[in-house]
Amino acid sequence: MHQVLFKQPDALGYGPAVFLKGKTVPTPNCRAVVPPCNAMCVGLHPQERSACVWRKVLAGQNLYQQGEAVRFIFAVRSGSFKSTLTLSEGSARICAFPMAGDLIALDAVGRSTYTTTMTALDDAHVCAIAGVPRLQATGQDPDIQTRLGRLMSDEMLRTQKVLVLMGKSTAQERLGVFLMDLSRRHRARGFSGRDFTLPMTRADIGSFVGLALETVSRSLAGMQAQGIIDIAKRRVQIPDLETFSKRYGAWL
Amino acid sequence: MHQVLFKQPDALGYGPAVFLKGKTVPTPNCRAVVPPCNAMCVGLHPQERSACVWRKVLAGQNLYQQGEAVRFIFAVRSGSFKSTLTLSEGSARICAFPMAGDLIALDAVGRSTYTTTMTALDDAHVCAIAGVPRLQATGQDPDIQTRLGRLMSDEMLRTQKVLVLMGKSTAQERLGVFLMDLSRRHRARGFSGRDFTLPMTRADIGSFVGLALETVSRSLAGMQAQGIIDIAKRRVQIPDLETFSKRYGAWL
DNA sequence: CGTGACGTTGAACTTCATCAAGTTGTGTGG
DNA sequence: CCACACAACTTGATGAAGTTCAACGTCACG
Repeated sequence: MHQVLFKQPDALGYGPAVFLKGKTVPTPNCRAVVPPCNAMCVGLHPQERSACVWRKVLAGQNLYQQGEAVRFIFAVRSGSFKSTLTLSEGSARICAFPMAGDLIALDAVGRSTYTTTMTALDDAHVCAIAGVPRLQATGQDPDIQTRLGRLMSDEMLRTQKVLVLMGKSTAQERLGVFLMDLSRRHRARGFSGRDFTLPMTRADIGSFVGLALETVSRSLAGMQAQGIIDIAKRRVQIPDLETFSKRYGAWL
Repeated sequence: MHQVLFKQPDALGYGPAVFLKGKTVPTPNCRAVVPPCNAMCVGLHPQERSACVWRKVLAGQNLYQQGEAVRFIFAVRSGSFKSTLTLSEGSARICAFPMAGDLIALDAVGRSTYTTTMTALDDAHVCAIAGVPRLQATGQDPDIQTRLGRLMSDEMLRTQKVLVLMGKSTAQERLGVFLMDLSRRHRARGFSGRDFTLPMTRADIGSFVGLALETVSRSLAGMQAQGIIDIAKRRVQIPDLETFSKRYGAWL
């Protein structure tokens, strides 16, 4: 028996796809339009939609791996991911946590192999877009290239901001900004910005913000004690989003 | 009286431009071809060369500022720069040290304002390229777009690697990798990889690798004491580049 | 020769990483 | 349904690494 788990909000710009337990039923007129959430807006044209392929990724599975040949760029339709960069030296680090509405593998544009490994944190659905990796899916439309350039530029800026954050700021500040970012992205997607669930482990968070997992745990507990947030396991609540935003929003 | 200061090595792919003291004399058949140094290779076509404008930037001057309207992308022909990102929150950080042969303002593609401030560390010469910021300077050539995508991708990867470096590694390791990077880039440009001069201050280095300037000073002194490098003020020498490369090269 | 920017060095302090032990929660197999 | 194993999370104690503040040295330039 199929139980309706949730319905993608229209705010996302997705078609009215309904996700069922254990089975996915994409609606017939599935538009491959990624919404303007988080500045993500590709807007593929009719003739390009055919290049899109649905794909399901189970939690823990890799959508693609570092070094693998680039064939697609992906739009996340549900679930969330982590992208890990591993250096030949051995150390690794999580560079991003893409979620529904984000375009991923943007750093593979113009490249023959993926530079990071993309792992699903939840069971997820993606839309694979062929052709774009070499900027050839454009037809005669120069507009999409402008937008793709903008998207890549956004991604560069995002990474650079993380870099600034890493430089000077305490553990608690880093986590505050991290949560602020998640909150904003949730809200941009039509969900609550003051009550959400973390899809990743403390270790993942630590890798992303550059802290040991114990420090993540302690700092979150500290913010809890100060009444700034309310956290239990992976459920996060922000009582006073106004103040929270004033304190950590300026970093983004 | 004009004294020839230096001649750009042909390895750079530049035309035989000769730089004179106080006055610049670009050769007539100035090709706007940025060499494949540091994976930088735009290779503008004849009809696009006309879009290039020479420009001189004195040490300490800003080529462009964060928030300013985007009009050009630039190719560095001589000198070196630092790009600084300042957050509305107040803290700033140096995100890159472009040098001759590098393409800069790549993160402005598809964007209306520059996201960083680009300051000259030396007296420098750049070549301003119009049109590219919106990917319109392409004519019918899709190839340049592929390469531009690749260049942006390279830039993203570079920043991400810095991110990994920041996460886990000691002060000395960070500085080692930083010097290794500079060494490689110098060598790729036809200069010595074991003897070069830093164009930036200790504070700049610290901002880039995420350390206090005193720590930079101390750590460099430490490497000096260990015989790994030989540093006096801004002159750096690496006696055993082989070992040095084995130790720090894997990060890049 | 003074002034200012850059660089070095020292000492006290702070923060976070690390190691270690314990807790909670979930899924698996008997 | 219970017991076990495993993963994620928490909490405490300790130490190392880097920041900060401060003083001093050095070099270039007017």
